[in-house]
Amino acid sequence: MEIPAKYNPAEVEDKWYSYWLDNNLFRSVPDNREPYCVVIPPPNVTGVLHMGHMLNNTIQDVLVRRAKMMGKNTCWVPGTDHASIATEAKVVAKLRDEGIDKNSLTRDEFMGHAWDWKEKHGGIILEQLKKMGAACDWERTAFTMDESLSESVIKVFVDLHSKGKIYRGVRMVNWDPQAKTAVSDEEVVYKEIQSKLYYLNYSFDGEDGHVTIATTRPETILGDTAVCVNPNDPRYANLKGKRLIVPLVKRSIPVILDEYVDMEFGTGALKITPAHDINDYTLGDKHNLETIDIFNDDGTLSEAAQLYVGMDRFDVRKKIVVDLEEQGFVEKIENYVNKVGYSERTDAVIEPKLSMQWFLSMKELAKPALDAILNEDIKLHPPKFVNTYRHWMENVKDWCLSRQLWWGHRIPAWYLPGGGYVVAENEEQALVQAKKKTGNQNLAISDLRQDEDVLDTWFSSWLWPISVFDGIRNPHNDDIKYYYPTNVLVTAPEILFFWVARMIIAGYEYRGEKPFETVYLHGIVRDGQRRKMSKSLGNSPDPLDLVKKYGADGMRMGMLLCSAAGNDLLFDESLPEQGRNFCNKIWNAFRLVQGWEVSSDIPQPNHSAVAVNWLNNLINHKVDVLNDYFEKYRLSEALMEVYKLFWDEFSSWFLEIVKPAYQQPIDSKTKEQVLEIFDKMLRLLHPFMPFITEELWQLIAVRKPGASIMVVPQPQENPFDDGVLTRFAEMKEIVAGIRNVRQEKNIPNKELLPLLIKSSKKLSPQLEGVIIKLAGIESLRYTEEPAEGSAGFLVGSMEFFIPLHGFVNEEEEKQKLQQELEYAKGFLGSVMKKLNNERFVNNAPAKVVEIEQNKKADAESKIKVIEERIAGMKSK
RNA sequence: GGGAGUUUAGCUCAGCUGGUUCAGAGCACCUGCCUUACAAGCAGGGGGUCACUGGUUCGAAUCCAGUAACUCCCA
Repeated sequence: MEIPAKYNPAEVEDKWYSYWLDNNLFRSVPDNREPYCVVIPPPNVTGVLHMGHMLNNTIQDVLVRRAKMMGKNTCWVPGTDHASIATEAKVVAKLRDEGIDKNSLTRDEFMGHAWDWKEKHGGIILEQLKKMGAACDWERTAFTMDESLSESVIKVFVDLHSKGKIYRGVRMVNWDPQAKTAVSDEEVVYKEIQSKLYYLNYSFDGEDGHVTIATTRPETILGDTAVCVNPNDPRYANLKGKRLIVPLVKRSIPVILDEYVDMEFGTGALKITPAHDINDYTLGDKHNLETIDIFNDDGTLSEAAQLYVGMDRFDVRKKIVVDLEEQGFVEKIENYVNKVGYSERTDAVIEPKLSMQWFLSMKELAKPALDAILNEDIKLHPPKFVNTYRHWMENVKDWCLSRQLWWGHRIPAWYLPGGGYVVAENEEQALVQAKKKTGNQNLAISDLRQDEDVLDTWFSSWLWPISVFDGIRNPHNDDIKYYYPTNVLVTAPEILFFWVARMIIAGYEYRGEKPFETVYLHGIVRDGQRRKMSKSLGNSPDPLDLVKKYGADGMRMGMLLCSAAGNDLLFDESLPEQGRNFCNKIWNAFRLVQGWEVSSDIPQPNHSAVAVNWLNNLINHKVDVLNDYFEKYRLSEALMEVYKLFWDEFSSWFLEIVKPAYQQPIDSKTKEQVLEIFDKMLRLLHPFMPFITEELWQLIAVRKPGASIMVVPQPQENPFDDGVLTRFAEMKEIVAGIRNVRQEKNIPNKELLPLLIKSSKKLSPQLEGVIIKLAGIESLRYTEEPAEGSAGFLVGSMEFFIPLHGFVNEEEEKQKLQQELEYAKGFLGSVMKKLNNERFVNNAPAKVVEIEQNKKADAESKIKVIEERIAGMKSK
């Protein structure tokens, strides 16, 4: 059967993914093996796969597949997040396209549309994960708004409320006046815009003179309740206790002193509008200032503003500047670049606004979660994030739980007709409580009004490692007992606080135990210019296109090659290309081996036996190295190690040695051993490149139905002989030396060459055989005398000569030797400098001194060899 | 403004508690080869004052201090 010279991933990928599914190879149920459990960071339910997902899930898949081959009962739980604001925004936009205004719908009607949308677009991303080979237990697929997960969320809210941890309070939120909702900090995009800085004069109340303040938002002066200066500012030393008049509205406001004010900025005097700026709010709070909210929910001015009531905030800005100028309050206007927050969804300018919200008190809850990281009960990879984590947790702020949205878990609080509220798991229980609280037994459900808001999405995802196993509602079920705590969480550092820290908090609060052993933080995928990949920039390739182009294995390898933990990774297409090329290399190695005719009549050649022994020793060594890398979550390096092992050692050296001459058969023993080694290589590669390894593993031997490389053990750690590796490395140097001579002298590979060796020690006959084969040597013999007219080179203190009458320029040879001699002398010099330094000899550890002495001896013998050689040439 | 981190070859990064071939890897680059497994390849090769300045030490890419540039997080 003719095998194509190029590997074609499209032909095998779907086949093997179905095979794995059909044979239940991803399925996990508790048994007596050790579990290895990973919960997926749930992507947005209506999202599509982007490069970040590709990286995130490739890493998880590598870890899961390897653990499986280490004999663990692996369980990778997939699922999606309802992502309330993102999904709701998409639904609102879709309805708008259809001419439907969200505000014209009832909550139930809107939820109907939202669920339709979810049914239509939900889960696409999970199907896409299958294309990259994800070994998820699909029977466990979870969604944060599934009944069991929703109930868990509500139960936890009620529980925390009953523990007194949840309270209501006023807070400044990012208000989107177009969508008329608060948006989270993460949904605000800051853009640098060209604007103006207005210098306005505030007169003193009751005396002459004025103070000039600078602001970018002159319309907010209507809400000013103070002017603040730095107490250390000599310009304003006399302002203490004075009052100023706000222009136009003529309100009298105090001057307050606070070191918060940046003396360098503007005039050093800052107007304070507590209702419309977060910093001003904090200052207002500190100095007990009045709060005047001058905006309506849609961004027009409210009655409280007194002027321009009902006008849009941006129209007011233009108008008020004209009015201020007319009345002489404007000192000057400068151009100014500042950062303005825009709503990610509607692109409206965000208005900071005070509103009543639900909060979770964090200080006490955070304590065990902080300790867990500090005492390494949970390990962070890379550990550099520990400090950041600590800083955040030590200064943790209360968590604003409510969002003015419909899509999500509705807050289980019901307001009572006469004021006050109750919190309960459902309407019935709410009613019971309401009756109790009011003493009114005639209350009906219709008398209660449930809070309109939903919970922050993170308030459901923080339970994820517990709720996917139903461990909140049913804390003693078999799954949660077996899989919890999970082994590793793989995610990006940008959500370390939003998600990871909160999961840890929830883990200790609801299981009394950490949710995972290890957190592996990977970087953000960026393009070649370090720009974040984003749709709007158009610099993000569709990962599935790349999978099509380079194969899933090639794409996975491309992701991993640039993914040192915690570093951002700069992705470009050369990476999956490298992955594809590697697949092709593996494929062709298989083609070679597979094509060999076997003869049981010929004995195994010496060079093959020595090569097999060498490579097995090397693999044993590399298994150690790989285990170490995996323990440290250094996946990129682990992959590189396997890559070099396969490409350089296995293909370029090993296969070239054992390869029979053209159209000659191979001895059966070598063939068998080559296949064994091939099998090992495939197993080492499988976690990284599942498809091609399964394909070839199935081809190199007859397998039982249902068998899969997925469940074959990884090669185990075995002792290895260092001497074998060292001697082989020396042999490689010799071969390289000969090849080098060929290259320099332009000698075709086909032309066999004689090789003379002058050396006090001898090579093993087996290795001589290898040299003869690889370097095209016709005869190899030892000599006492340098051969005339030879090209030569040194390996250690061994001298090698290739007689090439007529081809060799004695002068050039001599110069080469002269250079080597100088280098060796320089090297000896630096060694001697150390050894002649008494303080070095006295202070350095004996071992280090010994190393230097060995270096000295080696260098001296090498120098002697070279000098003799040069002397010999001179005498001719 | 507060905090964390980075700076090593053209690019992306390894270099753990100072001391072996400590200056490395992959890619890119250069040269020669279409040698019937693979040109998505083979063989060979060049390339770095380890950001800068000073200090500690017998010895510093590695430890300390300062300087500069960049990145991220929080505000």
